[in-house]
Amino acid sequence: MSKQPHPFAPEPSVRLSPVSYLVMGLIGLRGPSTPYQLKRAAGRSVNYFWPFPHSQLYGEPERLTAAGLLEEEREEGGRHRKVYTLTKAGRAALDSWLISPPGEVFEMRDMAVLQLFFSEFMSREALVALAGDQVRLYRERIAVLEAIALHYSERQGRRRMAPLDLGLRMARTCLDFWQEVADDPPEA
Amino acid sequence: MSKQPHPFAPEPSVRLSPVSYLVMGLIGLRGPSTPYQLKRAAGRSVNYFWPFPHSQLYGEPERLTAAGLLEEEREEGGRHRKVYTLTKAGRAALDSWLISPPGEVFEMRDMAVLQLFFSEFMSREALVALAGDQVRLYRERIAVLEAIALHYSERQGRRRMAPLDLGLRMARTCLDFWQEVADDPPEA
DNA sequence: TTGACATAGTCCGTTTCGTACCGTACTATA
DNA sequence: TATAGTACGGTACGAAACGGACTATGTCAA
Repeated sequence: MSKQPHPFAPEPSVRLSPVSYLVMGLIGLRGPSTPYQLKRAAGRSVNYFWPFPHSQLYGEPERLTAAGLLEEEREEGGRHRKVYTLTKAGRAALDSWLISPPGEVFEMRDMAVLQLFFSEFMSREALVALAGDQVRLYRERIAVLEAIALHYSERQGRRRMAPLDLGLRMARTCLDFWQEVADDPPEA
Repeated sequence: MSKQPHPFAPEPSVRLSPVSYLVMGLIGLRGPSTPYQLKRAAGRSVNYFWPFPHSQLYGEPERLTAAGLLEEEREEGGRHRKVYTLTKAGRAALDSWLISPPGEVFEMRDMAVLQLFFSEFMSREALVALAGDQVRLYRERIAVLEAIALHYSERQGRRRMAPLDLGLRMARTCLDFWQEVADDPPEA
């Protein structure tokens, strides 16, 4: 078996990360967009199940442009904004990613749960306080998510709303959990 | 207000990351441990709500030792294993972290949900396939978590088991969600 | 005309990731 | 008692991601 890349291989294979697809996907949904627009759009949606620093929304589209997956257009005027559009190749990459297996189950990171895990070294009161804080935070988050859901539910298709729904369910699961901890703190 | 650090400030303040506390906490729970033991212990517990590459379990304890929070002891023999123990200072750092607010609510990252969000560009069949895969994966994970829970439930205190319980609930929430998607795939 | 504020984008040092790789010990088999 | 296979234990290092401070631009209003 030859290990040489095929001489007519389609793409010089830039490494496409989840954020790459996220960017292409967002542009696919919204049409031509500037990084800042992407940032705002992500903040209300995709950031809830794929967080990342906004600075990536400036670098990543450049890489994708270099790879021929996006097209860049400079805007006139003082603001040197750049508008990115999905190319044929970009759309194709997106489509083929979409039908590829996503792999592992979700990852979560939660400081509060970390503390709970080590809570043997914590007084009962401290534990209750921790749980109480979490209950408050989850109530807030749930309110935010519900507001978003309400605001977008007519405008958006059911598919795009589904992740939000999952986010809500997750948050409610956590809320219930911490509520129980607060009400009946487990002994060490 | 002076911005100078207090001349007798207790620690030269190494930056303590979540993984730092995780390491100290694990050593606190298990007693003196080698990085490899930590790795194995983490794999069955704390990795479910705070994933990280195992290579950090070799570097991090060194940093913490330099900061006086751990103590390092070389083992005899061919294997140059190092056993780490919590110092007084380490225990104090751990305790004070435990009673400090954990901050933001949990973060999750999920490729499958990302794909779902962009599933407008996906056929109904592809969506059903995706959901079916997820259902399978979550069933597996739930089985694993249940096995762990069963295996450790007598040996461990209720507090240490609680995060596992949350993990299970989360997984069940996801399972239900994807099950519904599979059974009744939303239209775009 | 200035100054307060929201908008938009950049930069860059630090952490974290991820994984390929390298020794060491143990076991089974002949 | 060679040897080969495999699990164990650890290291190294380039590539990404992070994240926050900083710059600059537009806008409205006093």
